[in-house]
Amino acid sequence: MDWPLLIESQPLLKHVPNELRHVTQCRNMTKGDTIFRIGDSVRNLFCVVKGEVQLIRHDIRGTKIVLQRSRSGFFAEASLGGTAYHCDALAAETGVLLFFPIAAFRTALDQNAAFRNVWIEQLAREVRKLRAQCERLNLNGAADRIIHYIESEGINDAVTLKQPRKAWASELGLSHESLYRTLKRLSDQGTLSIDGNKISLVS
Amino acid sequence: MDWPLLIESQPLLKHVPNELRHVTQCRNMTKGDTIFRIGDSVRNLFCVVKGEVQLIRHDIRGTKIVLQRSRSGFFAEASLGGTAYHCDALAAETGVLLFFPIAAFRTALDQNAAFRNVWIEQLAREVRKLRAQCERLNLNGAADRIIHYIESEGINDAVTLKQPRKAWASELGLSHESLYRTLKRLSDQGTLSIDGNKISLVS
DNA sequence: CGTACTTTTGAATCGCATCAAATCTGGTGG
DNA sequence: CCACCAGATTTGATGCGATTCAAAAGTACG
Repeated sequence: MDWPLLIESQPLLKHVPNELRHVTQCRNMTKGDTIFRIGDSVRNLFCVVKGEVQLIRHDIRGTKIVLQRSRSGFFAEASLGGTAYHCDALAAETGVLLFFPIAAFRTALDQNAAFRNVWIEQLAREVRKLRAQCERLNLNGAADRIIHYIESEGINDAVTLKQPRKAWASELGLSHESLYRTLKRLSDQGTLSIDGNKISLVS
Repeated sequence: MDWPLLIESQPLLKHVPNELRHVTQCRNMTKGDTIFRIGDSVRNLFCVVKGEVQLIRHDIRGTKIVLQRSRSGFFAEASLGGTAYHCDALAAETGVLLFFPIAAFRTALDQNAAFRNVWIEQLAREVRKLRAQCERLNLNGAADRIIHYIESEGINDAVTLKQPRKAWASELGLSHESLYRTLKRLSDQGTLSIDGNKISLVS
């Protein structure tokens, strides 16, 4: 996979300085692969280009707990500040992963102010997005979640979906059936206007 | 309110360099106060010490959308990178707020590597926490959410709550009644052991 | 001692998840 | 180009579990 292509998947990659880029590896992962294990010392920072990675922990009873599900972008960013991982990372779906050597990444952040600022902004944006998502998931009705999504992620009370609705449903914490039905209802009652992947609120 | 006291509420405050600390203001807010409005130019970065702030947006129909509810710590961190706010901020509950002049904050991040690293780590921790919370809110059952919380936020399969259960319920996206009932059920069936505010998983 | 808030339990209701099944879609290979 | 397949979309029927409304008991604090 070549770098210009990667950039499309993650705007931040455009700002990675050359020194860091040159030591970054792009590897394929196969469903079931172990990326790292709890206790492993931190050697890389990762970025999902394609596929899905899950951060997992197991409780006393052996139950698997998913701490995070990542389908695009960086995960376990907090490992930048630590020395060992606090959970397991597994490939949940075959795909492609970027490996940033951790020392080189830290050096780049220290010495390159522009890259550092982009990194900080990226983290802040992620925080904003996640806080809005939590707020949304705390809403009871399916309709409320849909409207909240359009309001918080959309532009001018409209969103253009870049993923199938099934995936959107899971982001909203709804079954896809519920999402389809509620969209239809809102559309019928004139609250929403739906045109393919463009969904907008009607006053 | 004096600074040593503030530090308890937010570990990051300990690392604020003196130059920044000296220009930081601590102000009271009263329920209903406007902190900033959408479109206002960014002059301060805020930190909630006490009370509650809500970030709000309004849709075409005039409905109020809560983007974020903050009861402790920084909010709207992304304003560091921008020039104008993208939503309104209101005091939802009387309390205390820290005002960090934005230019001084940026300067501190640029020139003080230690402070900067703490800021980055703080953001990364927040991301980790929020991702886990989203994952948790996507779980269906009340029991699953409780167990996930203990697993992801606790130590050695146990948590010690620092807030009333009612507040915990809202963090879990449950009604408090549901939380009480489910805790009782899990306790009765031997899955959980509950001792005041200490709640632990039993193998 | 009283007030405000949390904790606790009960009963009724409603919405969403789930299971099932049909249709539609894009992409593959023959 | 068409047959075919995997996945997405859509609609229906059912049951469970969480919310909601109500009310009582416990607790902290001035």
